[in-house]
Amino acid sequence: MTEIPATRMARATAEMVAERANVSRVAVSRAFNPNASLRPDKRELILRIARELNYFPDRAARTLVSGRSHLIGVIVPDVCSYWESQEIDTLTSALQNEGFATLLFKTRTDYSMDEQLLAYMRGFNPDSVIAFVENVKPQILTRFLDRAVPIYVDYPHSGVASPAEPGPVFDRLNILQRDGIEQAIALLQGFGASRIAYLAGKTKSRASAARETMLRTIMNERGLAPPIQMAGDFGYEAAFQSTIDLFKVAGGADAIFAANDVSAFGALDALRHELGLRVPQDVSVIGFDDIAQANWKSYNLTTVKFDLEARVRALVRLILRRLNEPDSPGLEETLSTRLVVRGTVG
Amino acid sequence: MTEIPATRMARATAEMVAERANVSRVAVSRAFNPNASLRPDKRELILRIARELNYFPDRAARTLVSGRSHLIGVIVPDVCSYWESQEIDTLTSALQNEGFATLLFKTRTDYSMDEQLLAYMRGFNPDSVIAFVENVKPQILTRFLDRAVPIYVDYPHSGVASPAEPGPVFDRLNILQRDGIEQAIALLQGFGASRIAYLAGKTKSRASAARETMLRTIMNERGLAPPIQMAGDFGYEAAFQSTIDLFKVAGGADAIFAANDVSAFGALDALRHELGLRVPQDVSVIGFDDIAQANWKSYNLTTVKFDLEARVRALVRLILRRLNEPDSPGLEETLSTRLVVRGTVG
DNA sequence: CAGCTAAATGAAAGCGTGTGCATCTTGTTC
DNA sequence: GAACAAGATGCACACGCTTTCATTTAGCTG
Repeated sequence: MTEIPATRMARATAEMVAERANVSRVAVSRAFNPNASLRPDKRELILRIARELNYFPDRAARTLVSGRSHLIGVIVPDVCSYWESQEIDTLTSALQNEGFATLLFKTRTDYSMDEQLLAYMRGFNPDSVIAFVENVKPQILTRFLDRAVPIYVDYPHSGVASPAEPGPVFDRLNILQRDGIEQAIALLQGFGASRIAYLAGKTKSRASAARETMLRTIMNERGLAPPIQMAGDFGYEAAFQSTIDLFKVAGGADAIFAANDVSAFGALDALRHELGLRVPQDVSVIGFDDIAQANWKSYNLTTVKFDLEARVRALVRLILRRLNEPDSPGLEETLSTRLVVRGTVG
Repeated sequence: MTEIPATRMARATAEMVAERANVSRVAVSRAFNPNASLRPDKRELILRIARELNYFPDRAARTLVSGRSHLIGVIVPDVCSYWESQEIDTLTSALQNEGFATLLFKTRTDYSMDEQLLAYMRGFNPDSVIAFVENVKPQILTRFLDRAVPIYVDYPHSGVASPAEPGPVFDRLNILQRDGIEQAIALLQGFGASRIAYLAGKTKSRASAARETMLRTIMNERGLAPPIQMAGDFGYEAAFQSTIDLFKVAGGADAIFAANDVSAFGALDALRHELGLRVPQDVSVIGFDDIAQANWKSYNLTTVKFDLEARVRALVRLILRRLNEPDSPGLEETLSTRLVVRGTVG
């Protein structure tokens, strides 16, 4: 629950600190900038008095003159999505450690992003923006975020298109999906599964497409029939219904590979509580992400882990490097995946 | 998944708009302030040109001169907690509609809040702060948030202390827990439950204490024995373990009333998957909050609904009123609860 | 101690906006 | 048409800080 202080703040200024320390206002400014040259004892004195007066440099003024707000905008359709909430959580900690703060905005839940929101957000002067939205139109970006350097999430060797080479500068976050998915298929194959279904995410999701294509490739390499298609949208309800359809209308399957963990939960619940099937005895289920709930006893889900902390670290590294080197060519970070074996395959 | 544009922004200023519209810079400023007097056709022209140039007033400059940042700080120990993530989600939408933005900070997960974080946060000039933290020390508040007007979350008629009357000004959010809890007990009693356990939240949580005291009062009124005590911390794992203890070490119970939904999930999973009991045939379970997952088939939880949207609306109303009337005496909002019947009681 | 370099310092010029005040324009009334 | 009120307009300053730039001081070498 919550305690909530609402407040207006009456703050000390650099002027007051300077007066009390018998130095110039400029010295105070320098005391808070580690790179500025200032006699060490003087700096110490200033910082002590600043602490006494509870002084911190005003970000608004600092932003105005330096052009840096130390705010990172985060645009998200739905804070409650489990994966996204965990990413926001980790990201906020990481940014906080680097002297930044998270500025949160909501967009429509259909994963689109409109001009109005971008204009609104831009008014707050974020130094950088992270959008949990796929398929953003480039013209929207360039219209509102002049000089933007996008980070492109790429899935190498997945069959899903990489960004065109002769284009504007962009940074790149590579996600290697093969390891985790291959381990998953090997496990399923080891238990004799042959009819394997892929429970997709949103139709236009590149992440889901990349997972599916990689899955198809690996299954083909291993002599398995192509995956059975199941519609989904990364959500619980759609997965629940889609699983019922698979078994009542289509011919069922030995295993379901879901585009994310929440989908896998929907499939599990449909199998157990609606279709009366046993998991893993009758059907195996594998998820993707390894969110905290995957470890809850009700689900105890075998899933492809996509290391959240590593991902956030990579993201923050990319953002900070780009802020420091605005003109350098495309930066790059790479992440991998691996299978976490629990109780839904067997 | 994500697409991420990182950016520095080259923006139009009021000066440029003024020049292009053949008006003074002041006129541009007034065009964006609905209360300022400006000829309507002139305003229209300016706004049109502003849109062409993609101009918006710079918040940093505006903040500097007006003292209003339009940022609302939100301090939270754990963004992923389901209830809190839903509240942040709803809150962000509501603030966005009012021209504000959410500035997110993380504190330690032990629900404490330290001076360092407050000082850091204050540097960003939030107009107001919402802390999802209980038991904040008043001296910390007054040290960093001079002129703060806290919002006190009160549980009237619950037996848990209301704020001392002769103190500083504060606003108040009243939460009437009786309705929902009374309906829940009536339902349990109707099914013949007599041994009812209370699965508590964090030890020092006023919310949990208020729920427990209210529960005890109502059970007493209705001639039931006092609730059996179960330790918990609002989390899944603790609830899971505590439920096992209740049945393996202590003498079990007919029903478990949990301090929140996530605890109820832990109890449910322990009952079904670890203890081999049937819910609701052998044991009933009731939660508190009605988060989205409570409606998932695996849980299908009967729970006391605490209307999130109503709560957020009340919160935002309090904050905005307080910002507009800094000197008015204590403001007040009141919320109620009610039972949502699903499948875990019977 | 002279002569040099490097570090330390303060004055002043902004950064982009809102607002009080004085001035000018418009519209209304007799 | 004159007199007045009300509204529209622009100047200049303020907000709190960072950053040149020119100047002073300290540190070092021979």
